[in-house]
Amino acid sequence: MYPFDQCKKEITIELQKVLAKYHSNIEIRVEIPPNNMGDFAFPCFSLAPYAKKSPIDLAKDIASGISKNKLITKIDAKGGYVNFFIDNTYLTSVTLKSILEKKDTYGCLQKKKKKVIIEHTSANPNGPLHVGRARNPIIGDTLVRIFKAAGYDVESQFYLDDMGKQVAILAWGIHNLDGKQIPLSENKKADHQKVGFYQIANERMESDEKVTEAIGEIVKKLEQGDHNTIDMIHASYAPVLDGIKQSLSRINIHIDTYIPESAFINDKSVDRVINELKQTTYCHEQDAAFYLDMEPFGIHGRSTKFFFLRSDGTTLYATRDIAYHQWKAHHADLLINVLGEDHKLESKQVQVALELLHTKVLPQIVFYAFVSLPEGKMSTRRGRVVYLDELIDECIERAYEEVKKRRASELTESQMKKIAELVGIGCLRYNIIKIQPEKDILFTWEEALNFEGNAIPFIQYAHARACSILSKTKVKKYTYDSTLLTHNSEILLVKQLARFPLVIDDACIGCKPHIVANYLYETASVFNQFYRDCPVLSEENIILRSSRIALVNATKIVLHNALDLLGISAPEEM
RNA sequence: GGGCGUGUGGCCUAGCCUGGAUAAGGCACCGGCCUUCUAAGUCGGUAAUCGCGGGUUCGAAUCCCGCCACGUCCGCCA
Repeated sequence: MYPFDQCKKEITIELQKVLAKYHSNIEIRVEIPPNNMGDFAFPCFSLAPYAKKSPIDLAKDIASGISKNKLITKIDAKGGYVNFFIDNTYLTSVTLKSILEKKDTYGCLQKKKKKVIIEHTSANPNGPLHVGRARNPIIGDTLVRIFKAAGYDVESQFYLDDMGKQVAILAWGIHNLDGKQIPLSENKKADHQKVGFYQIANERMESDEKVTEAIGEIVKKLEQGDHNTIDMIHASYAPVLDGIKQSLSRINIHIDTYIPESAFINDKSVDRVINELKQTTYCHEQDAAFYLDMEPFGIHGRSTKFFFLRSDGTTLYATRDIAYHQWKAHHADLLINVLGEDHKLESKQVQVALELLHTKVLPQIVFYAFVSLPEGKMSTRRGRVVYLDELIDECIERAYEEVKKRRASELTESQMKKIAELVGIGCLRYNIIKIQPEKDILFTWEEALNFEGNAIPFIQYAHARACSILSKTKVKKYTYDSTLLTHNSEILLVKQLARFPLVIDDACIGCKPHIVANYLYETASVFNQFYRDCPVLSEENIILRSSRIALVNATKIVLHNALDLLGISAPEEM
């Protein structure tokens, strides 16, 4: 158990003893008060009626009923709150011990012995990832890291559309369009080279019904299992998918498993889904096509029909998605999907179908709002996009300029290039993850390349400062005397470091990756205050000096671990 | 028309789930701090009817209802 949990538990036990006489069944919830009012607080407002006292008097009563011990040094009643002060020496001692012992695993929670599948990205392999879609892998990958730290066995999955209309359009374009008609991309990666075929094929489809038919024919053959068509489609999208993987890899994202939609056609599980859905009382037929009526499930609007089988007998994306989710439910205890907000209805339809089919595990969905451009929503089809590769390059370029401006005389070219890479990638991931998913983002280059204030260089710089101090000491083993770390900046820093495990728990429970970003920023900020107030290397008291070194090392560990949760590197110098 | 989400100083964001003690940061702007561990830092200042209107409550940015604005969806697309 981590120090903060221990304190909280201890206080709750003490409170339980004192509160027993009021016979209320109110849950004892201890909260963290605003600055300088203690470390934990118990609000007396909801208990006051049971005690037949004013909250202010009740707080005084409770405060006088609890005795101090080695952990609680002061109990204060103030305005209806009982405020608890934790012994700083004790907290410092146990916190530093915990961090220095656990190192890379500090913050990680107890193993849960539960498997979670996190599905994210799942982009159609018809072109490069763009910045709108980039929110998906970044949120997804950060959740993967958070859930791992929270003690889950995690597998990340990319649901690969190798059956639908989108890949069929791409394949048709590649086989029927003259390469000379395709606008050239400067980027040599296959995804950038092929996307033009997709775009032009889309235009042709809109103006020419024969093209629409040809593409429909491809989709139908795919579903019938025609080997030539399957091979042709695979050959068309495989290089594009490869390009997508390369882009992901540049921003430290690796996806464990790619699950093709076709798998659920081939193993007939989609057929089973169709048969079972047909048996439900909500199923209706219309011109040989089948749908579920969604009206009874609270879905209203212009159409409440959820079609799962076309009149030509082929399935739809959502139908295959149901089969996929049933399969996932068999392989995990917890399912999480990261989806764009445009998938809300489809996701609800799938959810209803899964319930009708008595699926054991239903997915928990993290929806994110779109990243749009000042001129409107990003669209691959219309070519109105900022590609992820483009943004990665710009971020690194910008970071390089900044390093050069500051360190050109001290560092070699390759050192500067290396730092620019770490800062640039971090900048990209941080600027996206620091905003809660449901908030929409208007993409501007100025914001995306933000290096000031609440941005990654601030945090990485704090880490580099810590490393710089440590590199100038010859300490092998970190010894400390926690009674000497009494400066307010030292105490605030220790408390901040002690909070880290709670942050992981919160971020995991709420699927809220942005709170890790907030925590990192605060931690870097508190460390900078310590850096200002408490000189380390020039401290003459040898024991205080080594205690501060231990604190710096602990901070370095926490910053590193928290950055790692966001998939961002912690440079040792910058 | 209906569903879902968002609305917090000039701009961007946290807090909302689980109501509580002076609404917290960043950018921009103004004024300080480098003979001391990298100033990508730090200290101070100006700046908010928490979209609008009701309600619940001792107490509402937070919960409930209505309205407005923006986003998104309501395809035998994915």
